[in-house]
Amino acid sequence: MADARPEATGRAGAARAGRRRSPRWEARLAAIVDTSARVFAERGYHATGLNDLCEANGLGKGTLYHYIGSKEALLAAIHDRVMDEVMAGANRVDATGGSPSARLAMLGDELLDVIARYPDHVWVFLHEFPALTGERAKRFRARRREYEKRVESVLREGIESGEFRDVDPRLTALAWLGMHNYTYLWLKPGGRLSARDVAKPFADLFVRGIAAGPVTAPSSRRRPPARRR
Amino acid sequence: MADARPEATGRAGAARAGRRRSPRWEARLAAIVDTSARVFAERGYHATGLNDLCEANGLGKGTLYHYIGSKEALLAAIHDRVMDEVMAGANRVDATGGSPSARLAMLGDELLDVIARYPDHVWVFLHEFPALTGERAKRFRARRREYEKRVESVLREGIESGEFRDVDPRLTALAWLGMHNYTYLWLKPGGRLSARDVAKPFADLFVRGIAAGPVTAPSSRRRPPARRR
Amino acid sequence: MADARPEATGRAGAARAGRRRSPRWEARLAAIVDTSARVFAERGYHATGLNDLCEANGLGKGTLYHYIGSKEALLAAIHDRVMDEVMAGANRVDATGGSPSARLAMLGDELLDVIARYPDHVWVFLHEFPALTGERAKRFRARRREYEKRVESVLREGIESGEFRDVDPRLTALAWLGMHNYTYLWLKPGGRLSARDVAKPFADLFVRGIAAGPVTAPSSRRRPPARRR
Amino acid sequence: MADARPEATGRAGAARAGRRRSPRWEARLAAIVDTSARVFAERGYHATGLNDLCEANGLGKGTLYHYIGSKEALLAAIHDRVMDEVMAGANRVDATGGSPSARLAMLGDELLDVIARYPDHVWVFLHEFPALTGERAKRFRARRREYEKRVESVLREGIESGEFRDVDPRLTALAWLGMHNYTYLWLKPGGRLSARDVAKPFADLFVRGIAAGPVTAPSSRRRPPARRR
DNA sequence: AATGAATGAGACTTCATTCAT
DNA sequence: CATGAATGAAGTCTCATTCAT
Repeated sequence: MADARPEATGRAGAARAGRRRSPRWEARLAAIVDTSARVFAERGYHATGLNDLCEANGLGKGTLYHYIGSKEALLAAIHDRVMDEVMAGANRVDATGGSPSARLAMLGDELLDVIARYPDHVWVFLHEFPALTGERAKRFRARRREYEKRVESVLREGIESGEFRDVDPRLTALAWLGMHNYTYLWLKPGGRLSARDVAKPFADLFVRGIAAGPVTAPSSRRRPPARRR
Repeated sequence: MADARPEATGRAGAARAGRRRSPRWEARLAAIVDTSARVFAERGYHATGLNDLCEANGLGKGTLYHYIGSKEALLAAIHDRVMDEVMAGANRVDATGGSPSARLAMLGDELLDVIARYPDHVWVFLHEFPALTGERAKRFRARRREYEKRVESVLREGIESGEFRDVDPRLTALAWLGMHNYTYLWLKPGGRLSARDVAKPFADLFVRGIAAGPVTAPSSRRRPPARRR
Repeated sequence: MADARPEATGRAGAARAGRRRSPRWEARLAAIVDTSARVFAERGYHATGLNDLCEANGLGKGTLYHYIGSKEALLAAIHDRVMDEVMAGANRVDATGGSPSARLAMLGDELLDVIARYPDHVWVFLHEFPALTGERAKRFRARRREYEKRVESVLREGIESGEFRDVDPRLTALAWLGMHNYTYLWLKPGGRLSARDVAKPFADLFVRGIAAGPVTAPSSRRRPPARRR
Repeated sequence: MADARPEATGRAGAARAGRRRSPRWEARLAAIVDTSARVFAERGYHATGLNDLCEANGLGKGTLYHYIGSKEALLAAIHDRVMDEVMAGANRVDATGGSPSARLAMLGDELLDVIARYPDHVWVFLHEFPALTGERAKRFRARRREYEKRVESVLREGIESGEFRDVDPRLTALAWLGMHNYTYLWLKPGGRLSARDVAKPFADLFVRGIAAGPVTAPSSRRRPPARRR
């Protein structure tokens, strides 16, 4: 799972401003971020002490701080890890193109994929974001908002093209986000359902829900239900 | 305050042990719970100290403890406040009856109403539940699960009656919950949209999404799907 | 020594803004301040840890903080202790009146008395004031400056009355302050010299040094022009 | 760098052990000492971390340690820098000769010159000497005492020669030192007053203050010394 | 000559809770 | 009913120094 991560993405990480670090250093930090995400997800950010993190990472306090800078910077690094992946997914969707409903479905697919692959990071992301303060909070909100706008855009296009009903794009985007994001509470790797198992019915439901006309959900390409007279 | 209140079941506060308290005492506790919910929502449960709570409530530490028993008991009381209201809403839906889609719509209406009326409590409820431990955590999970089951039931009925497609009831219930619960992040009293403004389009979207047949959104019309000639 | 201290003086102390405390509490704080002054004087402010303070005061960390608020607030309390005494001395001088030279002598007497009675506090005061920050630093500088102005005033009066030569009042005040303050390094209670033993010759030296009168500055002319005939 | 420099005696830095270093090395160390003195003066010795020093000097930790040996050794080097200069001044005074009052004036001139030329070093010297420990503290106290003795000597000579009154030489030396040393708090290069501007009036004041002769000391009301004709 | 990763002890401070008054 | 003094464990973070590279 971890192999494929594009480490080089402009990830902020815990490092102080832009300073370049050795690959070995970056790899160590990445490992710390991942391990810490698990601990935060299990115990909660505030309930997790530095001692817990040190123990989980097998590091002394000094060494840990050498990498993370601060506990909050570590939290921010986890957030960035998630946002990087989510944004990468959105970029793939844009690169692929397709009808609004197809793109919406793909967007869900990508999002749930991230949630399933990084259950701990995402839990932390969706649960502990209020712990971010100052500049970090601002940055986080901006990136989050940016993603929401992308969902909204797809909806707007569908409405303009007549593929979707005339729904409130912002409200509908929030509905879509809630439906998908909320899966972090129960969607686990190795669970009964895979990300794909969930993404498909979610896309069906959602696209049908906003489809224009007396219509059969196009996204799933499911055979039109006969229209028997 | 009447005996019959369903809320009375999960009476809040330090006195889980059936000990009866004077109405004055209960009122004071309720005020403390409400005020504390606000502070928890603003600063987070762990980040809020007993000193903060004392200040916000205008009480000394001893007095506060006299009422709340412990910080976690206070948190549990907030959870119960929310669950009591949510369950009361579900009970009203059952008492009202109607078609599955009508009941699903009404369920959403009631849920969003709670979220809009108790934004602080709900925020705490959805963010800080992992801070509950032991018996309190178990009890919380049970009540939460109970509510989920009621949503699931409505879906099952709709599927059995043919009003809904043959969706996975559990998965669909989770989608519904996510869509509605997630509104706690942006649905605020006095905001652009009221609870009702949101509940209606959400119900439209969702019922269309799971409606059986070549269907025109029946949800809002509530008109019997039938029209079989 | 400690008995005579006018506890009630508008001393800032470590307490949060103006809150009234019980006499027992105030007495305990005063004891902590005095004990801590000794430790700071011995080891230096920064080199003294909270553990050292706890041990010296026979208190746990929590209890210590209950009284002091913060390490820097404790430092400020020590400063205020000194400034209160010094200002009280200056007030007594003003109340007593007399010729500028008499008042200057009395001012030195009072100042050295404080230095001798509170050697630890004064050491801390003169050595660790740069550790004060923000509002506390500002307040400290203001009070210090105020005292300097009072010395300067006496000098100005003496110059105007013709009792003193036409010296630079500010520069001369600084000379006076240096001469007196610097005694904190070696003037100890129980030492060879008492405060009075030092104050008298200092006053002699200084007043002669700035006295007007039929005197030729021997220093610059080098060798009194004798004028013997 | 000539061999004869008196400063070379107390050569600074990590190499107390007579190990000779290359001139380039020595120059680098001197630069580090000067830069660090500034940082210590600004932030305080204890409040300044090795990281601060590294940043200020543009060096890595390892490199810095290569030169300084330890933080305390660096502090000692700053002390030595000051003492070297002060002693050199005292030596020049002795080499010049002259009457006791002339020599006292010149001593003040030299001392204030050092204070004005090395404001940072002197600040550190007068504020942080308690941070020196063990052998270094002993050495520092010895040198300091040695300087005091030289001031005392001049006073004794003046008393013996009848040029000065019969003052307590030790006490008067301490007064002189206090008056001059204390200028480190406000005498800055580029300020209103130069070292010379201060030295002159200080010498006037002090020499008048201890001058023997037919002086009316108004302050003490001491009976005019005979004025025998 | 120079680097910065690594370290554990200890820095200051806040915590939830108890209990004598 | 109500208070706030008392507590020690635990909180987050920085420290001066070493050493392999």
